[in-house]
Amino acid sequence: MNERFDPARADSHWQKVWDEKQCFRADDASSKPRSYVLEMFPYPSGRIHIGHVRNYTMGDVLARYKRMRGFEVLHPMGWDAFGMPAENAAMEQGVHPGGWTRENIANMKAQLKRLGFALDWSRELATCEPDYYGHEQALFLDLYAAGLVYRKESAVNWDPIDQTVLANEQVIDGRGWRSGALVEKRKLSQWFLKITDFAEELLEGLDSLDKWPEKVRTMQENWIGKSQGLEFSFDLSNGDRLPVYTTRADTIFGASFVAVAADHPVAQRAAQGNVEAQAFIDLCKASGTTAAELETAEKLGFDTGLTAKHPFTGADLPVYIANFVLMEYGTGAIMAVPGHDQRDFDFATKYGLPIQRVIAASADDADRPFTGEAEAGDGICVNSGFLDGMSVDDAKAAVIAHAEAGGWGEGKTVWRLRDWGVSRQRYWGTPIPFIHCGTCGVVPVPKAQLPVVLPEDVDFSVPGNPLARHPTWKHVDCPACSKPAMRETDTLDTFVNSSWYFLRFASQPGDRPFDPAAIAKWLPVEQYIGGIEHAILHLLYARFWTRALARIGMIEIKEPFASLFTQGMVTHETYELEYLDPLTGEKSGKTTYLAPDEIERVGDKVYWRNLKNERVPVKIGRVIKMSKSKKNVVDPDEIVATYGADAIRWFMLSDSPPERDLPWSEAGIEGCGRFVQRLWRLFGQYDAAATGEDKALDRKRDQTIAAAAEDIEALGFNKAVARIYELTNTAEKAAPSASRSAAIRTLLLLVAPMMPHLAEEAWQAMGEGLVAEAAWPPFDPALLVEDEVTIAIQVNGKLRDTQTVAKGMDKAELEAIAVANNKVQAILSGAAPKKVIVVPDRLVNIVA
RNA sequence: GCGGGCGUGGUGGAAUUGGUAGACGCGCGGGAUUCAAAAUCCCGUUCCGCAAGGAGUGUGGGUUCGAUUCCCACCGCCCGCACCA
Repeated sequence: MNERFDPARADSHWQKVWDEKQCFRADDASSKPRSYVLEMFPYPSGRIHIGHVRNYTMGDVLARYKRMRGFEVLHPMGWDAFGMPAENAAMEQGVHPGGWTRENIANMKAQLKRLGFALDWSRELATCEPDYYGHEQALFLDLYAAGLVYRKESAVNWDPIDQTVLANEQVIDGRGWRSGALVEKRKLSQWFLKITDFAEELLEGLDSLDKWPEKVRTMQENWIGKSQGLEFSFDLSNGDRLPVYTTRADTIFGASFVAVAADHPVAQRAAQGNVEAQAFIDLCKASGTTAAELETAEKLGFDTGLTAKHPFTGADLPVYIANFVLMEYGTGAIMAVPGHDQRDFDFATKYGLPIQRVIAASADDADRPFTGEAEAGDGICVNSGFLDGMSVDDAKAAVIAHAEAGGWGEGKTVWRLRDWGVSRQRYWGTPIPFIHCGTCGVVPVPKAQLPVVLPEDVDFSVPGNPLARHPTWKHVDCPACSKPAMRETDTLDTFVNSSWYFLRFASQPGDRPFDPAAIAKWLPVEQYIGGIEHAILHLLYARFWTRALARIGMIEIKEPFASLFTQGMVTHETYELEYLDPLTGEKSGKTTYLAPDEIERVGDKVYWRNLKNERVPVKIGRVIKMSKSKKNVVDPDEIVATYGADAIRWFMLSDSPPERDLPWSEAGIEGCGRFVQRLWRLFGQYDAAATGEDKALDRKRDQTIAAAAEDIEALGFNKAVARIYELTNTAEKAAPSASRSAAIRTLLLLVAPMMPHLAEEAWQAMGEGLVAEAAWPPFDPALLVEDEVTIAIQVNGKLRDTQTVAKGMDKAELEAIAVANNKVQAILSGAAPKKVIVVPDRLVNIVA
């Protein structure tokens, strides 16, 4: 064996061998138990970043481990290839989105290959290719036929200069990111998927997802937002009726005003002939569209002059148009109870409206003033007529019963979840397969004519949607009446692409989206791994899409991902250089960020060399998510070139628990590189002919096998790594013996999923075949149990001594040993213990 | 603003889920080897204290024989908020 392990040679050699032997191709016909391991597929931005490396390394370790445990493993990879960055590149660099995307895919695929992932590349797919999105169009038509697709008017961010719809992230302080124009809200007729039809099942289905993180289930539950409340109508002073929805019917006696959304019909009518009202509505439209912006914005309102009759007190409540009321939720109108809702409180304070207490801790507390904020908590009703003294829950029921008996309102379930708007007024997406005909209306494209292919000849030099202004593409004959008609020029949200790709991986027939038999074999995904940022949208949409396909009988499964793991981000420290004022040479207060390869480390200080080759001190900034704008990025390719694929893979798995953030460090990756070499030297000491037994080492070996398996299955890679270090330390120090050779061989198999190149190289040197085809080492359960344990001896809960005893010693014996202990005797000084607590094999606590 | 999460030595973290806090890694200090360096190996490394001993898991309270773990309040940081993926 060579002195040093040479990753540059070994990595590419073994990657070639795995490719040639098709080691990681999933066999659909296999009789082995199956395992589908999937990581969220990447957007082909151009380069793999460290976050991808972390994500795919975790999946790879699990996939390789499962193979060693005798499973037929499906571990595929593809590309989430539609989306805005390709169009931005087209506008900024004059390249075609398709060419740009495909080139990025080629580059990133080469990068992934250099990391040695055990992927089945024969199933690779890219969502931007017609043989993917054509099937998506077919599925969309199936959902349309099932009544799950419809059109309605919906507001978008409109940039009047660029003549385009902007994504929320493209709107900065109310202005278009490129044009700087004030963004307007504009209503467009758009396509929607009826996810709300599935609200109840998506909510209930969460209970069955016991291998999902609790936090993700809670977030989805809150997102779906089932609420029970009261819907009732106010009689308005102009004779109209105004329906409102409230979840706090118990606080109805505290209602001091009524508020409607800016786009509510009542607001629209109020604006007719009223310049000020119209101005206020325009102001609301000009503000941000996101929920976060609406809720953090100052509460503003406009008094319509109308009043609403309170159903119990008969009081006339003013009706406001308010910027914090959402048209999409409930009825778009609310009864406002300032005492017990913070938004209403802020509003009432600003406009001098009454704030009445109707919930208090007790009846004595009924007139306690508020201390600057609303009290949304529990209590009993006060100042509330017939509700006085009731609990919040009882009062809710009583008001609803009263309303239903009186015929002026009813109990109602309302969902926060809204239907999914899938229309995008963009080129680089799946064309929506519909045709608009002057005679027949909206007509689906016949399936035989699919795919509706994106035209390649598009022009990004002028503003607007290139698909809509393409000279010929949209002009077609109506499939129904053959008269000239127009194609739909909206494309589908890219979340649709990622809502079924995991089904397409199981089989890729040319004539249909998937083969149900293959889905029955492989799905659900046994382990899905990706970022927490997808906790709600992607994962909820994929769940919905799966259920929708199940409902129309295309597949059997209802939940796509049996187990979910959300990994943390990769972070890095930032380097901030303060600009000096060019005139005075003084610090200017402005800073710029430096990249890791622009700085120089001396001890724990960091410097930058200026043009005169002088060292300028650099401030080490916060450790944050790697991002180009902060320049705290490292390129995986450079790391692989310097340290090898195994070192970076090992770094990704070491130290930080996978669900938490992983701080990148130069020292850390160097340590990983050293460990690869250290293992190589140890593997070189393997001696098949060694004899002699080392019982302690045998025990350590088998304990490590069992623990590492448990850790990997729970995705606790950092713990598995720590165990492997321990066994390495022990094996290195042990004298040569058959046991030591067995430990070394075991160690090689344990690291095989994590450092596959090193493992192959050493396995070959030991005269074996491919470690990619090797089995996980067996262990003897009898060896796992220690026969001696060290117990703690405490007095009043404080550790005073420890003692090694036989495992399983009974309570009386342990107590006797502890009481007789010198240190215990010294503290007791003759007194008898008040109480003794004995936990066998753990501790004895003496209460003095 | 609303929803979700996290907080342990210089540093990343571990702790059979209420039972010996700091496993293992990084860094640092000392030593060996070397003409020298790199690499490698050995020893040490929570804090205060010469020691005996004491303190200690973001802060403040509580429950318990015993709390990193459970409860309450607060502080700080992170993620999501429906057209980024």
